[in-house]
Amino acid sequence: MSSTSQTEIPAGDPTIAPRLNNGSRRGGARGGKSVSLRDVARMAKVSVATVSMVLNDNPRISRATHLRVQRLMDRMGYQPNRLAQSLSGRYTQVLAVLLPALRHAFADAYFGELISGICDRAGKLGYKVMLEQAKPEFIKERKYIEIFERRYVDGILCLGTNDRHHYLEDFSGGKYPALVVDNYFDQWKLDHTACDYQSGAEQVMNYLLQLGHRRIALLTAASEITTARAVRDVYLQRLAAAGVTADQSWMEDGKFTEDGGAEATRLILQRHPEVTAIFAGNDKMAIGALHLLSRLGVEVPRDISVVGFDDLQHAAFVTPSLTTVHLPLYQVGSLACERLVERIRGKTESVSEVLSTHLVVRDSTAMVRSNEKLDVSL
Amino acid sequence: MSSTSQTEIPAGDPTIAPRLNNGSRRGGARGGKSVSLRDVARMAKVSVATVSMVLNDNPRISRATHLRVQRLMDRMGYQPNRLAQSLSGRYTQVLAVLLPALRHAFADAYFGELISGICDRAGKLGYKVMLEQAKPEFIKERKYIEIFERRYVDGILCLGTNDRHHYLEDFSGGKYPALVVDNYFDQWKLDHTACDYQSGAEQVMNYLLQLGHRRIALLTAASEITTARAVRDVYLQRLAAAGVTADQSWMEDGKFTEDGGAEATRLILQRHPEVTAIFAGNDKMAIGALHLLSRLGVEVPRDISVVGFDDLQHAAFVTPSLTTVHLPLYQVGSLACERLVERIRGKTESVSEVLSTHLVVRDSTAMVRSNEKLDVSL
DNA sequence: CTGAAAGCGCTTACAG
DNA sequence: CTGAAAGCGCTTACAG
Repeated sequence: MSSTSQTEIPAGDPTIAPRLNNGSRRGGARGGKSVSLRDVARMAKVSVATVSMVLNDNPRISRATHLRVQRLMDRMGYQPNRLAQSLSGRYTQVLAVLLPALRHAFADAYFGELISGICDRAGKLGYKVMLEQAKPEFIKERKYIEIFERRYVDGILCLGTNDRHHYLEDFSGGKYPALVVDNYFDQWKLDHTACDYQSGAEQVMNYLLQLGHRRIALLTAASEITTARAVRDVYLQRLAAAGVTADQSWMEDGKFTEDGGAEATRLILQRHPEVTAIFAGNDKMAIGALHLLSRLGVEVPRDISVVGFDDLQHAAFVTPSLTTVHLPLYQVGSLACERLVERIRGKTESVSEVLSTHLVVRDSTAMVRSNEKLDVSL
Repeated sequence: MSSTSQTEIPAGDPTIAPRLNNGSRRGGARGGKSVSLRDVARMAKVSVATVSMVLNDNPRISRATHLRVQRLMDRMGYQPNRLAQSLSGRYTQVLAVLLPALRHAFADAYFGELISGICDRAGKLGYKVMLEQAKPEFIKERKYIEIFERRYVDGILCLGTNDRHHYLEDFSGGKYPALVVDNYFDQWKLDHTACDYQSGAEQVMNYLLQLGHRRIALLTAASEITTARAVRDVYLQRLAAAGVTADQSWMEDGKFTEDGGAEATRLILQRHPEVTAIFAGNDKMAIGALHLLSRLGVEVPRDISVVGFDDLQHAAFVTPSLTTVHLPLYQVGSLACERLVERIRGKTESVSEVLSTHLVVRDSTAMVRSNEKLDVSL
């Protein structure tokens, strides 16, 4: 029924009593009384029920009628009013994407890639995407439920979640279709799709150990994020397996930001000038580390190797270009959208999908070189 | 009426005939027949009209009734169904944000900052934000009109536009509220809010000329963008005023990407190894240039100065950190949202607002040093 | 295979 | 100041 032919057809048949209250205060574009189901029905000399069923490809309508009405709808440029459709029907055909309340959440390439995948898939599935931010008020006033109750959306995709987001528990009942994107929770039963952080971390550690590094620092982020814990666990295990015991002093919270990464690097260098490699839990922290090291005159990768995690567009263009773990964020977003829509449409199996990651070796890593401590003033 | 008290109140009064067809196939959360206006009216022993008017703060309702009904709505946890509200009313309270169909549009910090400003302001004004991408199909099938006709949105904010986007002309009539964000058009009468690109470019050129640079290259982007043309015009004028005539060979299209910026830089260096400064039309191209120069062993800023445009979060963390023009993108987005909503609510003055920009000097620029041509093999 | 009617949950003239 | 009623534009039992 959607057609590009925009042939203008007079909407009303003057021999029929005009509708009351036409177009003055209500509906759509100002003054432009648009074609309604009823108009089509009148023209086609069938009931509105029939037109509705044609619209919805109901097989009960004969091929002949279907075709005739279909054609008329196209000719008249009929566009179903989706408010009426949703009010009568079950679905809004809209999904919410919930972003964390970070200052630069929208400008963050990590979220951007996820959203990109979500939007593309949503479009293909006939869904619109609505943006929400998890501001304190949004959580406290339970607006994440309100958007369902007030019929804004059929489902919600939660990005940038962590263990302190207790409101997520409200979604575990399945009453309001929701899906956690690129994270997962053991404490709550929630659908999710995520990148394989564990395997990514293993690849990084294997690689660094192979290059001879043993004094490896970890820029992690708040341990209230399951995926971040997974990375830390692998880091500790692999070091232990290599006969190295790294205590807390080798790790620092870099808050997932450039500044945080730089600051964390500074703290670690103070404690451990003998560090030869830095493993950052995301690219932004790694870039912050690179930036600080460059200011300190520490040469990467000659003096210290740096590895990131995400493989954002940007990682290839810093100097030196960043060795990092590629995360299939676009795909995770796309899959999340797909699974959420299935859930909305009634599928009941819980979803827990993990997409594989791989290491991208660039110029910020090299064989361990010296055993001498760095001589930098911090 | 929105309240955090979630006291559960039995929805139906069993002494009153139950509504037909309750909750089975329709409306909101599965099975959870939610409280409707009618339920509130019944409980309050007033008409639905009265409850509706209380909801909309209609002054015709007495203070006493207003308070009583208000309190009841809170107690019953009433949430108006916004599909019904919009179907009966004039507005959807939703805005569309239209992004260009670039692969990484969502992951782009430039758009992200704009969207951030838009979303924050929209939330404050009681609007939801819906994401759309200007894919070929979206334009060809006039879906940018469909979202109005089908009552998805009340207005649209267009980002990343250019002169070839002829569909924008459809918005010049004012029938469908629209606003161009961070660009403007002389050929079409369109509302817009934008950064002051001209002043930004002037500041860059003044600064570079002051540093003694005369052989300045410009990484521009497609000249089909008004703001990009403004930058180019300033570049040419200022050079001319300094007695330098720069022909086309000093400019190159860097497509607003890192790769494009790197490639454009390469081409210009081939033609003009004597270049001492590169002025890039956005930060991404500047970063691409930095990356290439570093690979070529050209030292920035000693050998060549590089200036960007945008001041994305990221610009401070490349090495060397980027001198660039700060664009108030968050504010431009926020203002755009505000103005669009005014227009939706009936304001008719055309809007054309420009927010000022300023140069941020970092480490990628320095006094011109030598007159010797660079000796690099390209 | 098709139609007449009720319903979705609101808003707003129109009466009183 | 308040209520009864029509209407927004659809969908879906229920009849035939």
